[in-house]
Formats: sequence, structure tokens, C-alpha cells
Amino acid sequence: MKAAHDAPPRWLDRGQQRSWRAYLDGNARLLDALDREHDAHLSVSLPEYEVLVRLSESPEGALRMSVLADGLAYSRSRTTHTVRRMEDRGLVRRGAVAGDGRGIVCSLTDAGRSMLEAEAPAHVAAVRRYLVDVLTDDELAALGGIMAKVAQGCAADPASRGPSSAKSLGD
Amino acid sequence: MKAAHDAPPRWLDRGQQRSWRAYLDGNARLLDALDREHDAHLSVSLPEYEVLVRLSESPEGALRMSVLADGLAYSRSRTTHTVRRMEDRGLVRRGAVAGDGRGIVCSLTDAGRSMLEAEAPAHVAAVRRYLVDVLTDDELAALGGIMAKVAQGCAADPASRGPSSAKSLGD
DNA sequence: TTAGGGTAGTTGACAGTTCAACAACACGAA
DNA sequence: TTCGTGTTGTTGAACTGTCAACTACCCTAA
Repeated sequence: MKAAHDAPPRWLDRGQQRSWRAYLDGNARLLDALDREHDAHLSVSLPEYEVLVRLSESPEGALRMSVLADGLAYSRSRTTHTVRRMEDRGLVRRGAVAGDGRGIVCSLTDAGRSMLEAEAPAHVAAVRRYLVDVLTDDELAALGGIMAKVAQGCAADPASRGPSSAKSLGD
Repeated sequence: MKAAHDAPPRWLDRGQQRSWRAYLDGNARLLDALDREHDAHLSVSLPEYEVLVRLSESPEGALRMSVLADGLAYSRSRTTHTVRRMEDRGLVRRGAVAGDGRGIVCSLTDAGRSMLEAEAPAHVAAVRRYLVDVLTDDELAALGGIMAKVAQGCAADPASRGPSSAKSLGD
């Protein structure tokens, strides 16, 4: 695979390096702070909270596992594990899908919905405190646009995705 | 702690929400892609690579554990574990610090330096492919500036940091 | 009808991270 | 000196996520 031209590596210039490092650093600190906030003051972790949000936004409060996984950019098995843990706590329920014998729908229980409503204010406050309120409106919008572009670039690159649809083109 | 005014929560508006989600999504995909690249084609993980870089940039190729940890925004114990694993592979060596009986210096071995030199091109290529080359120069610079601001905001907030210097102000 | 290949989801072993508890040292004050 | 407090770094258990292997199902084509 890949011609492997062994072209001389194009290093990052000073500014690019600074930006990349700032990204790594800021990201680590931001996600740390949010994780910590969830740990300290909420009953669901950040990833679990995201699951609750996605389910709550769907018309029936329910989504197929694969849709949930793709929407959150979680791996299939991560989704399985996370949902199982949430099911054990009664936040979520699993059931068969009508037309497809393989599918599993994950749906919000009343307890799950209550949990989400109870914790949303603290979650949003944390996101504000560490991200939204730190930036100007323009900066936040710029960040969103840039990261969407990055996400798109990753999605376009076959090598960036997990083993799903890997196909081992090398045979 | 905290007056707990219970002010009505200030939700995120539509645009803020989109930006925040784009951030989460793009970030997840980007770091996944880089992790995957390191896993598939390199001999050191991304966090280990960062350790090698920091050490190599220091004049003596050596840094105190705490300096390394703070610089990388890694927890103390993460640093300990990571460095121990790297030491087991001969990439790094640990020794006492001159003036302070508590300190441990972590220094690059020849093998570690060779490893870094060998793997740097592939690492940089991945960072380019998934981040740098996807954005314009202005966008990358903007991203860097924004994330630096975020990092600063987190650093300024006492609650965002780990248990170090926690002090349990509540007593 | 069945064979083959793709998709959905789960499972268990494993690796990396966090947390709490701890040991050892530094340093200032009584 | 000695006590108390803060800092540095380590340890092991618990948790979360990844990977590879697997089951079960869908669907098309021969």
C-alpha cells in the first residue's frame, strides 16, 4: 500500500507547531475539567451524558445502537459497554428493532429522562465556564467551523476510521 | 462551598450548541485518527511520543517528572506509569535529582532518541494529514490562539485541576 | 434454495488512565 | 531540634475504552 516515495518529511514550522501544541494542551485541559466536573457534581459521566442527550433529541427517545455510535463517534463496542452500564442503572432500556433482527434500539427510561433534566443545568454551566464564556461569539463560531472541517477531513480518510468496513484491501 | 444562587440555567443557543458539538466530534475523530496511525505504523503511542519530544527539547534531554507532567498536562500518576513503561522498553532512564531528594529526573536514552528520530516523520505526516493540511494557515493559527485561550481559562480555574493542591477549602 | 458476503451487536481479554492512599523528603516556625 | 505542612512521586485497585473474535442476521445472485 502507498507508493512510499520517502519524500523528505515536511516538518511543521514554528507557528504550526505552536498551534498544534496549543490544541493538544487546551483540549486536554478542557476535557479534564469537564470530566472532573461531571465526576464531582453529577451522577453521569460526560460520555454517558452525551448518550442521554442524543436519545432525548430523537422523536421517540430511542435510537439504534449503530446510529447512536455513529452520531457520537464512539466505537461499536464502546457503545455496547456504555449502554450496558447505563442499563444496569436504569437510565436506558434495550429492545429489538421492528424490521431488522440484528438491530437493537436503545431508549430512554423515565429515570433517564429525569436524570438528564436534573443534570443538564450543571453540565451546561460547566461547558460555559470552561469554553463558551471564555471565548467571544466569533471565536466560538470559528472553533466550531474549524473543527467541523477537521471532522470532515477525518471522515473522508478511510484510514482514520475504526476496523468497521476495513475490507483489507491488500489481498 | 459556592453560594448556589440557583439562578435559572443559561442554555446554549443553537449556534453555540452546534459549535460545542462540532468541537467534541472533530476532536474525537482527530485524536482517534492519530492514535490509530501511531498504533498501526509506529512503535510508540501518541502520549509516549509527546514524552520523547519534550525530553528531546530540553537541553540535557532530561526533565523532572513534575515538569514533564505539568508541561504535558498529564496527571502525576499517568506520568509515572507512562515513564515506567517506557523505561522498561529502554527509551528512557530515571535518576535522582541533585538538590532535591524527592525529585526524579527522566532522561532520554540513546535508544529513545533514535526512536524519536525514526518515528518523527510518520508522526508529523499524520498531524499534517488530519489537521495541518486540512486547514488554511489562518485557520490553524486561529485554532491555536483559541485553544491557548481555553487552556488559560482552565488553568486559572482552581476547580479544573487535579487533586494536586486541592487543599479541601471546605474545612 | 442456498451460498457468500456484508452489517449489527456483543463478548472477554487487555491496555491506559484515574483515584485514593501512601512514603519520603523539604522547609519554615516554635 | 522537632513539629507541622506542603511537595514529589509511587502504588494498586477500579474503571473505561480498544481490539479481535464471534454470533446472528440481512440480502443478493446463482
